[in-house]
Amino acid sequence: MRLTPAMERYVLHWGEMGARWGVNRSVAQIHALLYLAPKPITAEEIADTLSIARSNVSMSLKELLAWGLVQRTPVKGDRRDHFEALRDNWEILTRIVEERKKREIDPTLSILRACAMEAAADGQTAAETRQRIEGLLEFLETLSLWYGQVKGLPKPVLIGLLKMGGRVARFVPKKRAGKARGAGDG
Amino acid sequence: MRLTPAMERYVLHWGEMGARWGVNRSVAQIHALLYLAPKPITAEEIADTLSIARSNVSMSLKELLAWGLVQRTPVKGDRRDHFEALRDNWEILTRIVEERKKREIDPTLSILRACAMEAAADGQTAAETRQRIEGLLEFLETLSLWYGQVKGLPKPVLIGLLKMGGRVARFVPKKRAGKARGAGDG
DNA sequence: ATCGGATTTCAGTAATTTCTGAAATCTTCG
DNA sequence: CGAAGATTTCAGAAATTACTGAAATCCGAT
Repeated sequence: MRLTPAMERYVLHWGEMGARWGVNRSVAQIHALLYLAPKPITAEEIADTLSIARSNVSMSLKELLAWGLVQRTPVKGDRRDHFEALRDNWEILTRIVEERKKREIDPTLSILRACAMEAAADGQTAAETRQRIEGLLEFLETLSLWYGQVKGLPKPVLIGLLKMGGRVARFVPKKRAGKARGAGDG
Repeated sequence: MRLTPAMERYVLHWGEMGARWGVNRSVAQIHALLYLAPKPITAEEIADTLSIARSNVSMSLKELLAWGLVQRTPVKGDRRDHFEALRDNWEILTRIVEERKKREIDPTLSILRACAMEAAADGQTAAETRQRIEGLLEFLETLSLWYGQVKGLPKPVLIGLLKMGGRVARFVPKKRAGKARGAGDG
């Protein structure tokens, strides 16, 4: 596939962004290419277009499939696999968030729970330190709970909320008098 | 400084997490250590505790200072620099988000604008492709706008919103009949 | 069953990133 | 000013990560 300069710029930048967020450069570039491509393309075409080894494309596609960001699409009259990227930006975002939560946040929560228990029991971890761990655990649990509720809302509602921006603030109930501990205070 | 097993586990895990999000492992470990430490500590103490070179600690601290996640704190009667981490979890989160937006999202928006213009003008980029770029640009601009509004809200309001979870959905105005294009539809 | 193309795997190599130690610089105090 | 300690810089070494090409496997057609 022939890349126009605009496409090339996009693909290179996306590769760079991926690298900064812990995603392999080739994986990100391939994703960018499939995202831009007007129609499904073959692994070999990807390799040629981006000048990377066919085997690298194979492994990278495997990863993108695992993330659910790319799918195989059969093309009639051609027995080679063709690939295309998920197109809906909202869907792309939620897939990535969902996956990273599963792979990174949830395990972190487990570890924090274990650390909190261990620190409480060992009789040698400073009280301050214990509080930090417990506070962070509570904070992440609150965020996690929020995410769990919000992700279930229908897409139009989410988009509505997004478009409301700061105006949602009107609907937050006024806090009653007195000092209350809330998420993130620890 | 002597690490208890719970602290060590925390520090190692945090280093790992950092690595997955594009942050150098040592930087993340140092941040974890300072976050847990009951009082400000010196660079040398960090190097000893984590068994990394003094010079590496120096560079890593520089980076953490640039992120605004750590600060120098003078300790009377000691002319060595002491360091301590920001403690408020909410503040930590917003600093990180703010900084990554500035370093990664904003430049991405610029590049997308440039790509969109170039693609519109070159007469060789497929219409489909042009729409993808424009759609993504619009999507990211919407998110960016939302963030700009929300980050300005007072912390208690933000925490209030967080605790409301999915219940905010009640306040989204009902969409009028007819097909409307919204963020992320492209 | 077997042939031919498509695809995947993986061991070794290449490239990149991270880390170190020596030297340079800065800072404070006498 | 000069010494001693603290800190930073940076070139090269070490470690990690990514990429490649050859070989193995898969898969459909005959």
